[in-house]
Amino acid sequence: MKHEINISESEWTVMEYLWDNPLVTITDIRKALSPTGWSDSTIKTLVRRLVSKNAVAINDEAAAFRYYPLISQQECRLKETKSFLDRVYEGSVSMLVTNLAADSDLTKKETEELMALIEKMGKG
Amino acid sequence: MKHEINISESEWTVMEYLWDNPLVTITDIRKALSPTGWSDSTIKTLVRRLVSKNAVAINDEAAAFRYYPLISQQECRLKETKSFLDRVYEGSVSMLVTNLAADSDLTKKETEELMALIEKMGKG
DNA sequence: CATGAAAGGTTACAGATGTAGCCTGTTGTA
DNA sequence: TACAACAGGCTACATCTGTAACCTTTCATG
Repeated sequence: MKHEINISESEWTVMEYLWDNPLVTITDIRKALSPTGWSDSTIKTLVRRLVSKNAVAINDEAAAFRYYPLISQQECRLKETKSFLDRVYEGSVSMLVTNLAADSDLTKKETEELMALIEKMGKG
Repeated sequence: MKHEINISESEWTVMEYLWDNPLVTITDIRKALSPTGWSDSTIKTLVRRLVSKNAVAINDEAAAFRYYPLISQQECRLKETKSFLDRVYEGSVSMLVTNLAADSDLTKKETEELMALIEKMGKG
């Protein structure tokens, strides 16, 4: 029954915060996102849009409204990953991984992480 | 000196074709994209926008204009991959790979491809 | 040669997105 | 108690995106 939920880039920033901190007030969100430089209004608009997309809900039992995510980060990540894979790599995971490994822009740390992960998986 | 080039999803479809077939005419593009069901106008609009974004150029030495990509697929893929990683996985490759491996929606074929690749890389 | 099919150019229009202001009511604090 | 600060609600507006129509010119073919 749930339609497609598309979360834009800016909205994603809000979601990240809500996933880590469910049930926060607008003030909390504003404070957390202050590094973005977005105005108060902008943040309120983003939250409002997320609510209207059913990605976020409001709990108004307390004095101040509290916002919390309706969809999980895992769910969103998988959805985004799928659409990204289809769009950019014709759905091919191996092409993506090959590209990731070949990308010289990866930091040493990232490369190490990847190799460690791969090794662990190879043994599993 | 080149600014950000952002290629939308529909535009990406056109680019895919141009990467595989540089220097084609509009007619070629129209025919190749006919499975999309897009109208003639829509395809022309997409190509025009890509030209104005400097993602595609026109070669008018021949009788009919011929279009060809100005940016490589590799370049675009890396750019998209980076922004995707940053946006969805906080830039962490290992998190992405973990997620890919854990995603039960992957087809058996994809999983096999991934494992084969990982194995090969592990040995390298 | 006339005519139809496309090319190339221009315009349109709704929805999504980034970004933000205004207004009104509430509340903590001087 | 009066006022600043912020919540919530509404409006705005430019850009991007998806999708397409219309017009004029050109070219191939009957």
